Amino acid sequence: MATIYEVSKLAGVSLATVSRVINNSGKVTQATRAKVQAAMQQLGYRPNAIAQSLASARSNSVGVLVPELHGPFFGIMLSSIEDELRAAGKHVIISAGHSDETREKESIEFLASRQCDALILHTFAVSNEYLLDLARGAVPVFLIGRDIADIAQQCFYLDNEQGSYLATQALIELGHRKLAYLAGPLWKSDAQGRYAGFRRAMADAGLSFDEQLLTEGNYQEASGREAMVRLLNAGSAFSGLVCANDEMAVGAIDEARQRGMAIPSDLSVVGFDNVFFTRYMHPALSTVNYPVDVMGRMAARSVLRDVYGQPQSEVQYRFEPRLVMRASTAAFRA
Amino acid sequence: MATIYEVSKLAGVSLATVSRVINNSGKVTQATRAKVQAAMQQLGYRPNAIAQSLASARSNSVGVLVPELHGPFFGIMLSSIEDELRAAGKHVIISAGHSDETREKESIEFLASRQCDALILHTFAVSNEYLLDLARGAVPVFLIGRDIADIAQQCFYLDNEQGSYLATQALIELGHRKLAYLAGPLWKSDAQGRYAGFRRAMADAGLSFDEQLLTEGNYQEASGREAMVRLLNAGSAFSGLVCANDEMAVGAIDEARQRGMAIPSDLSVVGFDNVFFTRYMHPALSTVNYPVDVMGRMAARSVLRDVYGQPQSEVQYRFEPRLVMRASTAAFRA
DNA sequence: GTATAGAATGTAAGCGGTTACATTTTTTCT
DNA sequence: AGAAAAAATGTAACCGCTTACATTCTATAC
Repeated sequence: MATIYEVSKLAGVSLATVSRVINNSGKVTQATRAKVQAAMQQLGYRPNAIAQSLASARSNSVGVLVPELHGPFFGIMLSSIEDELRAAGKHVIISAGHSDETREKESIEFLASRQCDALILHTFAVSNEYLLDLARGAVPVFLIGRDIADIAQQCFYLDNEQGSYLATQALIELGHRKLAYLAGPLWKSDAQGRYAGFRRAMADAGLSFDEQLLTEGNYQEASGREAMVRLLNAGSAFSGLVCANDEMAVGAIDEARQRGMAIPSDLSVVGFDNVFFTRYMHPALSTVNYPVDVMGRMAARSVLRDVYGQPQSEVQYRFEPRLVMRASTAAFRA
Repeated sequence: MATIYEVSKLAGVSLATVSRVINNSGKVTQATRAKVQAAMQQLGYRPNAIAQSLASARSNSVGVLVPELHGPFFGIMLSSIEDELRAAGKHVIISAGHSDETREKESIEFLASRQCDALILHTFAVSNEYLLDLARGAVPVFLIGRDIADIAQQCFYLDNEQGSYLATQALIELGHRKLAYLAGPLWKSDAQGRYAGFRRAMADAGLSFDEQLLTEGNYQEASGREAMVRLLNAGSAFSGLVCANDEMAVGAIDEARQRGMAIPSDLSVVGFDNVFFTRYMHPALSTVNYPVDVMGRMAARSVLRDVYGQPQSEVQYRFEPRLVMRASTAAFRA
């Protein structure tokens, strides 16, 4: 591969001048610019991004950490991030954290040592304190799905509480009185928020909640199945189930069906996330929309604006959930 | 961030020695190694990957191109590639080609200028000739979902023809005689292969195929819906439908239902790819498994072996499809 | 004890760019 | 026309590391 040196020789100018035309910086007459461009053309020259990074202390790459690369959720986020960043000539380096504290930290270290100009993280297991520490470091950090007050301008998150509130309220409005709640891992703040929204909706409607009908899963399908078994064995009747995410809802529905229940006539179910396959389900799942694509896009724009100094249209930090009613919910009938 | 220079000063050794302990290369006494490690520890030193790359002409990053980052298919591939590569300390740089020739080429250029040590490409629109040209270049290229004879050791692909053959055969064995085929874009070799498998199965069974019942889509759900409309309007009866992928099958099924047909009693449908949500569908879709995760893993291993010289267990290039029969297919009844 | 091979360590030249500063050329103004 | 200011270009140091080669040290053999 040709280097800048060969280009400068062929064009009969100095290294600095070539660099100037490459970066479109400084002053260069039209004539010499043309000479240089011709030389670059002729040699098929492409700047070596690595060398540029080393010299300029800018890698033009941003590291993105997601819990998982497969699955219905994070690909969408990744997609909008890549889209936005790629259009600005920036690279995306990915890493998966696998929802494990050690692996998440490792991945972050990994990305940082790669001299990423910024990090966009959707972490799962790592603590707020760790992230704050990280944010105090040299590399700018942007967080998706977290809300840490001290770094509000770097956090993009959904109002989880409100989302569950809406979902629960919808079930109540359909006439359901005895509701069960299938929570996410309750040590996680989003799972807590979602549960809190459920409780608030119940309270606002003047309904009491039978704690027997609270059960916890790990956001995966299988745990939804197991949760349904526990709920059914608990001995308390319920006509509505609010789930902390769609995957668990799928598992729960499947288990309920196996036990001979019909959805939604015997049981109304709402999910959370509006993962794309919910509309392929039968019945299509009622759920709460989580605009992860927009959130990714906003995070990317923040990077472009705050790190690369590119002007951007307004950036949104806080997102409102939206209820999507489909066929897995129906009016209560005794 | 501390540099190798500061480490060498603190440890009282030369740059070269520090480099040696970092890379575990050359000879270093246990004593000096310990001194250096202590110094690195004390300074919180982390090697600058960019500088390493520039000096060693190894970026330790591999570029991966997928058609789309979202959707049910490529995340899985990406996931296994990242997994494998990450374990070996290599970075994954991603780019989406959006199934458009220009964008695919741009993305490839983009990755190449980043000095990727290797490229793993799942292209859609670019020609075999272009890829061959690319493969002749400096950066090693590995192809997923393509089979180009001249570079067989860099191609990982599924026997599409055989997959369709199996799917079609299954329908025939269930007693169906009048079959429709919903093809992918027929200018693409995989779509051709799948169609060919269908035809071969029909021929082998001594069945004639009514060309009226061939229709083409673009692998997306909406096109499946439209295709079903055309098929139904064609006026030729059929009791089985073989689809070139799952997404189109979803659309087709949905349209058929809207027209009052029941699946599978009125129409048996088989998909292709075994995308993960097919089992959430109702009825769960019968399909052909496409082991894209394993293929990604194999491509990653090839990179590790051929580019980074790491010994690897056997690598597989050609993959056999496997039929997955679920509930969208049933025995024919007149 | 000395010569000598082999092991450990050090020296310094890049890798391919960027950029502060110096120098030369061109333009402007009196 | 000549001086001063502005614009264009060039020079060279530096980014943080690797690595070929040179040098020094250590252990072995006689």
